[in-house]
Amino acid sequence: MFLHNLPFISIFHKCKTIKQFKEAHSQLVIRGLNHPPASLRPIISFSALDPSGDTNYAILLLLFRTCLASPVFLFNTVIRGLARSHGRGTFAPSSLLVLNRMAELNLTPNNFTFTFLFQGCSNFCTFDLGRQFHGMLVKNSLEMDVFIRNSVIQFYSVCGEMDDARRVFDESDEIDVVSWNSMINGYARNGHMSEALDMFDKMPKRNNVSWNSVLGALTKFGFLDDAYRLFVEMPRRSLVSWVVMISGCAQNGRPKEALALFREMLSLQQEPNSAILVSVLSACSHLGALHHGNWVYAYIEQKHVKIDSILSAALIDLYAKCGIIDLAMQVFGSTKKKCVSTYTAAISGLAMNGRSKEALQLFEAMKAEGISPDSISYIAVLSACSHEGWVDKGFHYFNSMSDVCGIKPELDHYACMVDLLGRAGLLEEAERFVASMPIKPDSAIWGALLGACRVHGNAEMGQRVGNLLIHSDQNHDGHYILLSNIYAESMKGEDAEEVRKTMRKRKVKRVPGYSLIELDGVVHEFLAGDRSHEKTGKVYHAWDEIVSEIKKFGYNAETRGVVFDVEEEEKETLVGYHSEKLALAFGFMSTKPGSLIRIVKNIRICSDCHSAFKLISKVFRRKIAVRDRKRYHHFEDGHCSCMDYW
DNA sequence: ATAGGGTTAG
Repeated sequence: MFLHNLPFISIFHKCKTIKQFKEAHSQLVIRGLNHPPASLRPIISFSALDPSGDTNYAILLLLFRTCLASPVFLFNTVIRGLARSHGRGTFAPSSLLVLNRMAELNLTPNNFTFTFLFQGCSNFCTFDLGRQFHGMLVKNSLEMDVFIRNSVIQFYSVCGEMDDARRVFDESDEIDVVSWNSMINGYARNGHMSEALDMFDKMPKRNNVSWNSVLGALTKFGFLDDAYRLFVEMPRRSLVSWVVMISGCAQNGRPKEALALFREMLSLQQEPNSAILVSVLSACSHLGALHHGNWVYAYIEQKHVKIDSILSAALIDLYAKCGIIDLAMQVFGSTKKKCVSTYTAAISGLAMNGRSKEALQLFEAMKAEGISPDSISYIAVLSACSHEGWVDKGFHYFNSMSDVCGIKPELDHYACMVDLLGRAGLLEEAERFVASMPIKPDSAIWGALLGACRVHGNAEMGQRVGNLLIHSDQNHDGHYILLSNIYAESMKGEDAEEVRKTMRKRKVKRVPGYSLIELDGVVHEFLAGDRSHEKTGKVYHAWDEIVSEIKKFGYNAETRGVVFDVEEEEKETLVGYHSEKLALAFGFMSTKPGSLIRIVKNIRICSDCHSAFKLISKVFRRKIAVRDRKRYHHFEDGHCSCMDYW
């Protein structure tokens, strides 16, 4: 490079990376060229703003080489850089350093300076610092333009100080649509829905952002029906609106609606982005809707959508949750850039499908790759141990969490351990484990223990834990049912009925057990004793035929847990017509002999269904895959992949 | 230069 022939500013002209900038800069220094500080402007801006930049370098140059032309602009640039992500952790001290230097040089911060300062305070939630800046503004009686004012409102909203945000809003005579939207967002973000809606009603002119903010708040808090009404009413739906609506449904237990919206979106020629595809895949996973999922996968390939590590995790989860673990692992293998989520999806998929040994091997492989496990990957590992009854291994991993990885176990991890001990029949140890917890056990922990009490028939502990639970967490239907079953199974029919009565008296909403089966791209749903399906007569007939066949091979209906009196309409929900049995019968009459049947269930499979399905798989030579709340049961030739441990 | 969405793995 003929540096001496070039004007100083052009030296940086061709630089594209921070490395090249630094190289060029060092050339300047090495050759001792007497360059004016103004020539450093390009490298300061680049270091401050480019994602690959180096804010510390920018500060260094700025602090020691100042006296530049139009310097306030450059100071603002550096603060703007600090306010963005790569200033993380050092925003407060660095911005103060820069401000001090400005003061030394007698430079006055302007509107831009403050806008960026508040942006930084919002991004890093440095409340005290932001307050100080606000004080500086007032003290210097700096004229607040609409940009600063909105950044102050934004700052207070993010910090959860809505009263302060409101004061700034109310005291201004110049308010624009952004100010209104910032207030609405702030209220919504902090859970004050009625205030958000009130402002939405009052604002003089709404734009897309206003509508989407309210929409987002409604779906975030689970008011999906209201959200949908708003969605229909909206003057214009942007891509953001679709993302909010579809991910809202997918995350709030409305997967069917998510799929319906997705179809509507496509029919309107609106192109989905990858966030939507991930949500849709997640909805398919929940439903076990393999046809839909396959269609989405085909769409992704046809449109050449980039399969990043998140989209890949969603695909792996889809196939794992549809019981096709080999295909899930194929997707895993073909994913170039894997992140901890990609691995975790594969680990839990393997464990869910009865291949826990490989799950743990994959966990080790991930660590060997240099990818650090996070708290969710530990959940996957602990539940793998739990599926197999590997108590020692479970404790090994549980201890290594904090010892090796520095991850503090949370309630979910403790719940896994209680589940692990409880299912292995170590009920006393499980109870002692709960007693030794450093954090207060929640109802999920006690629920895990209660579940184990039922499985192992420990009536004494079951009653104790169950009564504690229905007292402390009164709206959870499952606890009443478990406790009542525990009573019933220890021949205490009256106590069982009493629990049911309490449940009715408290108007606890019962979420029914259901089973889903997908046929030709349509997801069919069955409840226990359900008679709403259009082919219901044939379905019941088909099941009765199946039963008479397997009875010849020794099937005896188990009636454990149904000895207590139930109301007339509940009688039909007895074990004999559990939802998975109806779904299976429907599958039998609608598919070719010998083909695989896949069923997805929202609660755990009962032991009667389990033994019936084992026999069916042998007698009718059918592979049956049932996904229950916890895991997969792959039935084949009289056996189940869970080895009867679940 | 100010405001909105973001998905995944238990």
